[in-house]
Amino acid sequence: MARPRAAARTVDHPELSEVSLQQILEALVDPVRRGVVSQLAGSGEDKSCGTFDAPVSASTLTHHFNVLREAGVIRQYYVGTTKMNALRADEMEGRFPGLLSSVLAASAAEGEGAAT
Amino acid sequence: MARPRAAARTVDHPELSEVSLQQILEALVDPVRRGVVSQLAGSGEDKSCGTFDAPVSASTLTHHFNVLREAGVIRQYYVGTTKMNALRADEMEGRFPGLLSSVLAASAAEGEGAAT
DNA sequence: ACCATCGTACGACCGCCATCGAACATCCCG
DNA sequence: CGGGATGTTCGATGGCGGTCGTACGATGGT
Repeated sequence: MARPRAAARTVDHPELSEVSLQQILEALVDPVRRGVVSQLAGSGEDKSCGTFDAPVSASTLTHHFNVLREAGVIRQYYVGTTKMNALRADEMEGRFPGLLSSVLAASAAEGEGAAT
Repeated sequence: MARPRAAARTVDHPELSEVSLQQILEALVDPVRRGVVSQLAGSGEDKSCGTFDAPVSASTLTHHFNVLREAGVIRQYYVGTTKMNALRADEMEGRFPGLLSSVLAASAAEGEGAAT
């Protein structure tokens, strides 16, 4: 029957031009979220929600992903039942040059969870 | 009698090596504080507490200065009855390269209060 | 068809932080 | 020695955000 299927669950993302510095800083100020971003940057690949190392419950982690997505820091998309996360590094760089990269470098320099 | 006088009121500051990224981000995430830092960077000179443009009461502003000082972002010293504020930009740059400057650039790009 | 997996939605809770006003301290200037 | 200016301290308050558990929804495999 090849049902249209609504193209699986979709997620929408803000244009980077629409997010404020305030939003981005608020997103990056939380240690858990910064850990997520570090792990994402460190792995170099998209990661599913379940593969992150974080000291919080799953529902809390969902909340953090939402904040990061709404701040334009990550992009999310479904692959079957799992949800993938990608860093919008290039776009961030275009919007606020050096911001994300310096925070990531600082995180790494302090040895925040960027492992594997 | 030339009393020792405790060398006027003194203020102590953390070594930049002792402040965490978390502290600095928390300091910079508040719009009022970011406004202060922007104005300080924009003026190019040290400014006394009273010369800042901020939408809060004086006592609240004192609080913000304390947070900035304890995060190592500014250095404060008394000159008579006024308290001066200086940006510790070079030291910040040494501790977390690019961080402060990218935030300042981002602020300026958004047109946050960097006037005069 | 069923079940296990993966993530979400919802409501509740709690602690922290920005904020304020009022009283106080310190200093300079006549 | 006042008096005015500049900040600070203190306690109270209010709101927002991070956290959790539980119940639910969607998907893919067997």
